[in-house]
Amino acid sequence: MAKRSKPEPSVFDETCSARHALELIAGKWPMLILSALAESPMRHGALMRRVGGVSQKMLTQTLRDLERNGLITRQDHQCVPPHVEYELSALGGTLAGALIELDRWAEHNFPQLDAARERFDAAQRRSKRRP
Amino acid sequence: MAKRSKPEPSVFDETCSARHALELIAGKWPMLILSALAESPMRHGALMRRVGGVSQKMLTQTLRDLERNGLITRQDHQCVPPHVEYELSALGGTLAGALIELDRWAEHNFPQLDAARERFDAAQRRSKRRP
DNA sequence: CTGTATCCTGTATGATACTG
DNA sequence: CAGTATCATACAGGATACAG
Repeated sequence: MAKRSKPEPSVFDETCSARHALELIAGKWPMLILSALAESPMRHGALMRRVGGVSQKMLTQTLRDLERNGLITRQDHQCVPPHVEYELSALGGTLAGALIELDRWAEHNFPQLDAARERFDAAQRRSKRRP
Repeated sequence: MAKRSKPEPSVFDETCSARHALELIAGKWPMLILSALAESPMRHGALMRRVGGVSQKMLTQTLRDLERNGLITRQDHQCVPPHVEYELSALGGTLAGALIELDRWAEHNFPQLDAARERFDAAQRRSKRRP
């Protein structure tokens, strides 16, 4: 045998696909879009309104990537005007829980982050003035 | 009063600091570094070894940013050779739980992601050959 | 050992206009 | 409404050399 130890899939191993999985949601929009779809299936336009600041391009691009990886499904009703609905897949649903927890953490703790940042920057300025 | 409705901090609001909080950990390295420190406090070198593929530059840079936002603390023992230890702050500790859940999700589900990606790409190729 | 300073490249992201 | 195409830019990320 070439390798002895068990593969032990780990996100800390850069050659492991688990790392890719994490990088899939490491961008600026995937977490938000998945969280939005966790509330309810939505159309392109509705997502645009729900996720503040996302451009049409990034929304489409991110949705494609999530669909490609099986986290969401795309229902094209093939009518005119177009009606396309996105929703979490079963696999995506298993992710949503952890993601929503992150959202809640952010919404609950951002004041502490802001305060810490301010303290840090103030300390920086002090030491820069007296080098 | 200018505004009527409650502020309702939400990650979906691009003007809310909660969004910044989320973007703090949206990069390629913050989640991994925080997860590593959740296992145990570590020195710069140990982190380099633990987090596969991280460069010295990105490690230092990310550690600074996490320290700035109060998620980790930096203990410089002021000796030579240098000995600097990083560890999760109380605030960082509250994040670690959600992060580790994400890691576990990635390590558990990446095969399904890989499979979905392969299916999607195969379907793409089929429709490209017959447009 | 820990960290800084450059230089350099690709990707992510964004603004805008156009199509079915 | 949903999506594509194009152009432009900022920034993340990596390689390397050097410093305290």
